[in-house]
Amino acid sequence: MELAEAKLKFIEAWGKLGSEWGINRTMAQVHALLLITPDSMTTEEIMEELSISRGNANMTLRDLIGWGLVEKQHKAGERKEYFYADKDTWNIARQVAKERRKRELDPVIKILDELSKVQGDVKDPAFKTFNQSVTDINKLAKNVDKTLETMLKAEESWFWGSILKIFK
Amino acid sequence: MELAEAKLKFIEAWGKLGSEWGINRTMAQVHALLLITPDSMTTEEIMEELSISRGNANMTLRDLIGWGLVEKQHKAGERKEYFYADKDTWNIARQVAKERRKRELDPVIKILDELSKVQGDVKDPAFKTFNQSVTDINKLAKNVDKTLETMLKAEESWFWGSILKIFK
DNA sequence: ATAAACTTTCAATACATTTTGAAAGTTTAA
DNA sequence: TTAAACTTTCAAAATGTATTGAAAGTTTAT
Repeated sequence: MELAEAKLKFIEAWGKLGSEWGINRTMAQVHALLLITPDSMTTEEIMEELSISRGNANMTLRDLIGWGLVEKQHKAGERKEYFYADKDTWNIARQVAKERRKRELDPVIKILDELSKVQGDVKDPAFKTFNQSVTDINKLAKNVDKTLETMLKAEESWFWGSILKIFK
Repeated sequence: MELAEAKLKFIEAWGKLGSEWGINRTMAQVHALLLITPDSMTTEEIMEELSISRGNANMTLRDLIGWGLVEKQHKAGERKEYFYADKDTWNIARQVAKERRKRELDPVIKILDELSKVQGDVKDPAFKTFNQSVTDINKLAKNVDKTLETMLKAEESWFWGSILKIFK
């Protein structure tokens, strides 16, 4: 396989995976492109390479910056802004975990905490089942939360070393 | 909060979380409804409760069965089909992990394996960066894969016990 | 064989999200 | 200050996804 073809495949695969996990396809693709590009890129280059409009490129890049996955760079004597993606996979994984925890897991845990407190007749099967399910999901969510928190603090080698050691 | 209100909140929250993670909102809502309902439900009841059409209810229920989250039940002397959701949270988490692994992670790992093999000029920064990123992501994906595999085999208490023990 | 009870299908429609591109806004250099 | 270089905005258009509901299909009882 040619490098050019391989790049396209990678961008496509990353875009698809992203969209299956609730991340805008274009955003995942721009990120993929930046990941496999050694130097930082301009908006123009990204537009060109992925055949997307200026507006789309601009918004997507801002989103990626908001996710902490991409940073703006300035080159001396140049007006243009350059965009660069951190290529450390562990940093990327942590950053995504961090943002999704904040944006999605935290709010859900808050609601589950509230719903766990709802009182009712213990003899009522409807109440019993509701309460049991909510309580159980809440516990699971909190375990996931704790695991993520540890992951955020950890070094990659330590984290996977510990996790994989379990599996012996 | 009233039980009725709490139920609605739970269904809404579950639906939202689902859609943020690439799962059809209605599907998550139907699952939520079945989770907090002690007995199995008919298509009619689900349609009624969530104000959705017959076609939608039918397709959604079949999807949920495909995900292994819901099962059909038959009651003696009745023609109607009843639907029931397993309420064991750990089973649910495992089932979802299992399906997403099969549907999304496995295909991506296959592509990454291919892309890892692409040959090129080691002096070429474009190739070097491509290769490095693909290789690193492949390693991460395989670690996740192994972790999921262990999770699928494990008992809940053992799994979380082991994971959470790491964090001392 | 017929009809009632129930389930499934799918083309049409509604809804939601993404993308475009031109206009407005901003910054810089001279 | 002007104009060129560049970035941002956002209403409109395009695209993608979910939902409806009536018709077709299936099963069961008689």
